[in-house]
Amino acid sequence: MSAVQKPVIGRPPVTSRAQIEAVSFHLFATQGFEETTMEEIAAALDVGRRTLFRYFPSKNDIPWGQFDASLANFRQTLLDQPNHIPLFEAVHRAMIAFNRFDNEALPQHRQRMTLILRTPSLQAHSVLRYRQWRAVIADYVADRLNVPASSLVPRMVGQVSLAIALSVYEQWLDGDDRTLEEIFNLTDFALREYADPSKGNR
Amino acid sequence: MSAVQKPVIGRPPVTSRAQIEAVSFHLFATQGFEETTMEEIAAALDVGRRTLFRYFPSKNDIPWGQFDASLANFRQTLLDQPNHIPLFEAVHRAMIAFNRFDNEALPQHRQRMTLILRTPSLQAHSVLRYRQWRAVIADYVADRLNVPASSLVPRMVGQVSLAIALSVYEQWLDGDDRTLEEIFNLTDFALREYADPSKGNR
DNA sequence: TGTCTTTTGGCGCTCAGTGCCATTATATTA
DNA sequence: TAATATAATGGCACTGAGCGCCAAAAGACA
Repeated sequence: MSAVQKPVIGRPPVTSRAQIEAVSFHLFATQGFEETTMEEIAAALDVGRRTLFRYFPSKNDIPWGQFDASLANFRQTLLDQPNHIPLFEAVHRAMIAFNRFDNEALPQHRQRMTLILRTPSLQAHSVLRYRQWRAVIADYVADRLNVPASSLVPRMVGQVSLAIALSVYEQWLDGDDRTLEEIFNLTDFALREYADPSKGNR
Repeated sequence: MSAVQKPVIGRPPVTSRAQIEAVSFHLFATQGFEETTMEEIAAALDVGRRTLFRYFPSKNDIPWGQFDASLANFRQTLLDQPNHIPLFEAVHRAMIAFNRFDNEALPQHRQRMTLILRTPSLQAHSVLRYRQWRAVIADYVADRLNVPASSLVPRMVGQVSLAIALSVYEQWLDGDDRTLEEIFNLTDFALREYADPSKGNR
């Protein structure tokens, strides 16, 4: 597990993803996402606009921060689930673990999710990120069921899990005072009630 | 049920949504969505670029055609479901009805959905359309359960139903030779299996 | 023929995103 | 100390979506 070797030759970077993220968040929070131009962010960082696009492929990617990296954790968390618990339960637990944050990190996380889930342009872009997240689930499910990840059940579980997570976050951002974990529990319970065939005819 | 009264005074339109859609589809099919500029579409129609934006708010909206109008049907289809069948079943039936197409209309529909579901820019934009679709479901569920449409269960059912529909279309476009209805049945069955609490501990 | 109404479409602008490439800042080597 | 290799920088110019503004066009009707 070697750390990424940063090159010792060549001109050193003048900024970093973290710094860009911090400055951008500040601007987004004060004047809004759509109202903040890449030009302004570059100016605030005293960096060329062109340079920003080397750190983030698009403006829409800035709010996502370390999402890509945390997907690896998510994958591992799923693999860590014991095989003897039901699939639904394993996914449920992994989702909760993935969405657990320290109390100090929570306000920041809330702000990030508000930005992503309430800004139309970011909502749209987020689909492309969610795809990776769903793929992690689909891969796990495919593994457990010994079927291709592109088959019906793995994909359906990926889509449905995302649906659950989005429902949870909508509820959370809407002012529900419960913790994310509690809302996850509620939502998964509600899904089971909703889908329970024994509750109705046919 | 009065038809939309088209004004008899003023300059008559030089084109129509339907015509723009037809010409655009042809261009999208031959050279791809991203590779087709609004300029080209305008030229093909012999119309000003500016005019296109009066018929469609964005390039991304062109492939959606009559989606908005068909949402009204979807709402009605849900309301037409008998109240005595379980919620899950009612939503299931309405989704199938909403996605029933004549055999002649199917190839066109497949092409449209391929475009929407496989073009990154359209995938992203589609979220904004799905929101309306989910709202129709959430409203119906809220009505049946007598709770606010913004509460947990209606929203969760909206999200999960969308998840199901997307799974179905992915499977369909992936080459599954079954009909959309058959795949809907399969997918809903798989969801019930997945979520069934009696299948596992806890 | 003139007036009223509505659509059209050209013009000019903003902003995201991209290819190109000379410049800059550092470490290493001679 | 000076030359060199390397990698990041950032300016420039371009494309394409989208939008505000407004004069011109095209019919209906009096």
